[in-house]
Order: sequence, then structure tokens, then C-alpha cells
Amino acid sequence: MSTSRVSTPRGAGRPRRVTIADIADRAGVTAAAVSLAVNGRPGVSDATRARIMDIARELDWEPSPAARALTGAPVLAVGMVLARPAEVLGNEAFFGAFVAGLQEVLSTEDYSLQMKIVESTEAEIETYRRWFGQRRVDGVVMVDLRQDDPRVPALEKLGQPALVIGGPGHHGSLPAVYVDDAVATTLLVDHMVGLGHRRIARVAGTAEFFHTAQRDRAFLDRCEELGATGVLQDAGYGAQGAAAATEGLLAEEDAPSAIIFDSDEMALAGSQVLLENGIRIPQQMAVASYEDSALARTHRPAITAIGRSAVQYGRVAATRLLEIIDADRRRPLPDAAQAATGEVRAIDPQLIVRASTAGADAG
Amino acid sequence: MSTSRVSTPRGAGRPRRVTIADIADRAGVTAAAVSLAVNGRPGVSDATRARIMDIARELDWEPSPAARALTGAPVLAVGMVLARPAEVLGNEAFFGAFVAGLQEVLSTEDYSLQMKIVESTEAEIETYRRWFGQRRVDGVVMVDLRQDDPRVPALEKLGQPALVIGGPGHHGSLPAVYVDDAVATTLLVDHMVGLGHRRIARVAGTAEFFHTAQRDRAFLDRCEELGATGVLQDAGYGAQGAAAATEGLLAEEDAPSAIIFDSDEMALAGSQVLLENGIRIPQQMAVASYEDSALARTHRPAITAIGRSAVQYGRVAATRLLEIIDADRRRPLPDAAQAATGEVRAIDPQLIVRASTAGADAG
DNA sequence: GACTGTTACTATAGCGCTCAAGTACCGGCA
DNA sequence: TGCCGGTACTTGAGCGCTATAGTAACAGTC
Repeated sequence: MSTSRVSTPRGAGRPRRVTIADIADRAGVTAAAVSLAVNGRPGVSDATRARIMDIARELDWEPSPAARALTGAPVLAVGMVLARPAEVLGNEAFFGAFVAGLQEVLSTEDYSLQMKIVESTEAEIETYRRWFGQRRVDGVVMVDLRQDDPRVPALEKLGQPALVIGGPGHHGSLPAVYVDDAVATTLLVDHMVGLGHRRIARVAGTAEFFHTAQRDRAFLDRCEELGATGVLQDAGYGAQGAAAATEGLLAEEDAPSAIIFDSDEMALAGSQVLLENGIRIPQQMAVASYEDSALARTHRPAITAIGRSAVQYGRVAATRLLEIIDADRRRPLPDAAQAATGEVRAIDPQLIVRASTAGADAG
Repeated sequence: MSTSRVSTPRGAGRPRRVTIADIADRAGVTAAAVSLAVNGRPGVSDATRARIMDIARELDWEPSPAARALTGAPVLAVGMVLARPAEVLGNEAFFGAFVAGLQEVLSTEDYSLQMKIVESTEAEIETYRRWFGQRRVDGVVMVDLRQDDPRVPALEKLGQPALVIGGPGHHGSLPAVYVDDAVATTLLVDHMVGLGHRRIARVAGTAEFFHTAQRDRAFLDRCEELGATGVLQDAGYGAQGAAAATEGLLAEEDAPSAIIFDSDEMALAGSQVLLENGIRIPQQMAVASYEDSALARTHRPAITAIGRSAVQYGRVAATRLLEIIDADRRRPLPDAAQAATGEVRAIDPQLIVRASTAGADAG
């Protein structure tokens, strides 16, 4: 009876948390046996295991994650830091769905997602350092990949499970998951050309993000391949910029007959401008977006868009990250294997054709 | 030298994590002294404290949260469960900003936010149970308050720090933070009446949420007080419903001259319908929304809206939750004090007048 | 009938920290 | 000189779990 203990009611305090020792006492075994039983490890008879499980359920006991973490077990949490104005999150359809996809997979593995919004990239890196330093997370998801991103070398140095969302390229030796923007671009351009458009504009968002440059290149290349004229228009960030860019396009002598916007938000702002200028969509101008959302769907006309299936994206990312975490646990050599798991996974985008491009008589 | 230990390089493994013992060794004191020093407790001289802090910084050491949690310290995490289709998150401007406000305050106190998306209310309650049972969080934020919400009694029974977002009312003995929807409604109605509108419609969202009913009542009351006619139109959820509701209003014999929508998303959808029907905003129809967002701001015409300042809302909520957690730690009697902290805090909304109502010649 | 091998456990230590109790040292004071 | 009280630590135990080594009981083997 070495594991029995005096039960100190300690006044009117909260009831003492039930621990592994309580289960062990009740089952007439030691804590170690309970540990073996609940973790599905050999060393206890089936009968004893069943008895222990029953008691645990009855007493409503669950092992303390803190105590487990102390013995080196995974903490069952992954982190994601966002270094952007928080208000932006609310506007971006992509984000919510992505998180949902992440959660869906993480939840089934009993992992939780920890999020933090910070002011700067430095603060983001510092957060990674602390999270791993304190063992608050088993791995992290890094979003908003930029060109020559300082977070990449920082995470490489930490040598901890980290997954980059974005690419291909610019993620160093880190594993990455990305939607193939080149494929997405091809889908959009091909669609427009297929409808008869010969002069196609692309209204591009923040140049800072890696995918913007990638789309630019793919766009011009594909237009050229198909013998169409690609017009590149930089719009900076958000709706404001997109509206201005659209006005700019309309003012041109040889205006395009189709515009591809970088996001749903931009496409809506652009459409608004077209409407105000009496230009009918899709009859006089075809409109499409790289990003789908409820807004794109319910807008009239509904906007043709790339269904990146952000939810699916999130699912793939979570699955991949869990694989990485798992691999990391198996072998204690960080560097070599880190590189080995640095493999990249791409998700194929799909084109969702809607009214904003359908039946256009191109000109 | 009782705390010294054999350093086992163990092959090519990851370097051993630096612990409190390393700091103690280096400083020539025991771990207990280090603990006192870093926690700002008396019992160490200023000189020793400074030395310890220096070494800790130099060795890049931070106390392990797991070990601390094991001794009863707060785990420095708060949780939020969302039981709604994840895709919705992306569309709702409110949500992102709210989370941002939460984070802003939590981060300064070194708390992190844990989120989980679940399928059902039962799963949500189960999550609370497990989070608290495993001591994964110190407190939770409960959102999307409904009428006779089963989560309220569930959380009351758990007797752990929990803050309800929404009210007033329907949150039982739990503390709550809410935006005063009655005030918001008054602001909107007064504004419309002030512009000369005498027949005002309200296009309402999901009836399930508590605030919907509250707005309904306040809307009708205020209209009556001011001698205007309030028209209530149920729209169900989202843009689709709002568009249909708007069409319904237009079809009426005695159509209103102003419409107040429950959300920005709904206002945009409604505006679209008005535009298609050749009705000019705000000349022929004034439009306003209960929810502000970048979309409402950049839409043309820009939509008059209630700036609930979701960010501020989040800040207040986080501050309040931390207070509750703190209070909970001080006294070990859960029930009585729970009720004592059950106090409620309201946030006053503001009206942001934009083009969609400005200069309307009502009638 | 002594040996080997398995199974089903127990005993003990340790993860990294905190806390309560103990001790060494020092100045002050009658 | 002896005692008191405070400061600055140390000692030891404990939080709840897991891992490793150890042991008792039993079956099988030549």
C-alpha cells in the first residue's frame, strides 16, 4: 500500500483532482500498471487492463498533460503565429476556412491549435523561440511566406517541427505545403482564352508575398503561350487598390476584356467600379478571382474563382505537420532528418466557373 | 554540489534542455533560490537575484510551463470553442477583430489563446469538461450566446473561470460581457428618423441567437416611441436570406425608405438587390448595418454601420476573463465567489455614418 | 531438478519546478 | 557572553506521470 495517501479535505477547497494514484489504489495495482494499461502498452493482463479502464472511466480520470509533458511526451498542441493587422483576418475568407481544415484534423488526433497575433516578424520569431523553448507546442505552421523570409532560417535553426504554408521555393530546408499557383494561373488564363478573350488583365495584390510574383510570372508566360496579351496591374493591398487599378485599366486606350483579381475582396471592389462605369459583367468584361468565398459565391453576378478549397488545404497542412512531429519524435537526430522530411506537398487548385465569366461574348 | 549531475551526451541527440538546475549550478546556489529569484519573491539578496537573472538570460532559460503547472501554477492559456460551420468564420468580420482584441490583452499577460472548432454544442461542452479536467486552460470564453443555452448550466456546474460573450440575461450566474444591442438599435433608428424616414425596415438574421430577439424588441419599441413604422423582416442566415428579404420588402405595397441589416454581409447582399432593381442608395433607400467591416467601408456607397469596435470588445473580454481567473486563484471556494464575480460589463456601441444614409431625401 | 524464458506485475527514480521547514550567519542588545 | 530576530539561503518533499530495472510465479525443457 505504498501509494495510498492521507486524504486531506483542506477546508472548503475545491475537491482534490483525481490522479493516477487514485485509480491504482482502487484497482489494487501500482501507478505504473495503470500507466501501462491506459497507454496500451504490454505488461498487464487483459483482465487487469479492462478493470483499470473501467475505474478510470468511472472516476472520470484523464492523465494530466502537464505531468506527461514533463516526462517528454508531446504536449499535443501546435502553434500558428500571425504577424499581420488582426482586422485583416476577419476579411479574409481564406483564413477561417484554412483554420477550420487544420482543426478538423488536429482535433481527431487530440491536438489543439494555439494562435497568436503579433506586430512584427521579429515578434513572430521570438514567439517561435519561446514556444519551443518552453515546450508549449510540438510544432508550428508558418503562413504568409515571403521572399527571402527571415523566419525560414530562424525556424531552421530551431530545428523543431515546422511546416511552411507556401511555395514552392523560398522555404529553405523546411517542409512545405502549397497550392500550385502556376496551375491556378493556367486554369484562369486558359478559361479566359477559351472564352475568346485576347487581352487579359491581372490585378495583383501585395508584391511582398511570394505567390504574387509566382502568379505574375505564370500569368505572363501562359498568356504568351496561348497568343494572348497579358496586362499586369499592381494594386497594392486590398479593395482600395483594386478599385483604383480597375479604373486605371478602364482608362487605357486598349482596355482588356477580362480581369483576373488576386482575391475575392479585390474582385468585388473591381466589380463595383465596373458597375459604376456602366460596364456589364460578364458581357463587356469577364471577371475572375484567385480566391473563392461566400462573398464571391453570393455576389451578383457570382464570381468565377479558384477553389483552393482552403479547408482541404488546412487538412493537408495539419496531416503533414503531424507526420513531421511524429517523425521528429522517432529519431533524436535533428538536422539530417529535418532535411529528409523537408519534402514538399502540392495541392491542385480547381476552377469554379460562375456567372462573371460565363457566356461572355468576348471582344 | 547536490544539484550537479552527470552530463550524458547520449550520442547525436538534441542538446539537453537547460533547466533550473543549470542556472543554479552556474550561480552557485540551489534551484530553490533560482525559483525565488525569477519569481520576484523575497528570500534572495538583490545581488544574487541579479546574478541569477543574468545567467538565465545568458543561457536562454525559461521555466518549463509543464513543471509549473504540475505544482499548481496557472497554465497561462485560455480557451475558446466554436460550434459553428468553420467556413462562417472567414466571412465574419466581427470574429477576426474580436480574436485580435482578445490576443492583444492576453499576449501582454503572456497568456495564449487556444481555439477549437467543433460540430455540436454537446461537443463544445465536452471540450470544456476536458480542458478543465486536464488543466489545459485557466479559463474559457463562451461566444454565440443563445436563448436557454445549455452551455451556461454546464459551465456553471464546472465552477471554473468562464466568461460569456453576450447578454444581458441568459447567462445565468456566469460573468458576461456584451455590447448593448438596445443602445445600438436606438442609435440606428434615431439616425434614420432624424433623416426623415418614417417607414423603416429591419432585416434580421438567425433568430436563434440571443441578440436577434433583443434587437427586434428594441427596434419596434424605438420606432413606436418616435412615431415611425417599424417593419420586421426575418431573413434567416446569411446573404442569400438578406437578398430575398430585400426583394420581399420592395415587392410590398408600402415599401420602406430605409433598411437596417443585421450584418455587413447582409447589407451588401441587400444593396446588390437594390442596385439591380434600379434603386439608388441613399437617395431612394437608406441602408445601414449592425456590423462594421472593411467591406462596409469600401463598398460604394459606403455603408453606415454600428462600430461595435470588435477589437475593443475582445480587449474588454480578455481583461475581464483575466480578472476572473485571478479572483478564482485567490480563494478556494468556487461557488459563492463565482456568483460574486458574475457581474456583467457592457460596451457602448457607436454609430458610424457613411454614404449609404447620408443626405437621403426621405420619403 | 536445476535451468531458461515469459508474463505480470512492483519498486524506484526522475522529469523541472515550487513550497514549507530548516539552518547558518550576522548584527544588535541586555 | 549569551540570546534574539532577521536575512539569505538550503534541504527535502511533492506535483502526476513514465521508464527502467527488478522480482515472483509459473510453464516448459533437457
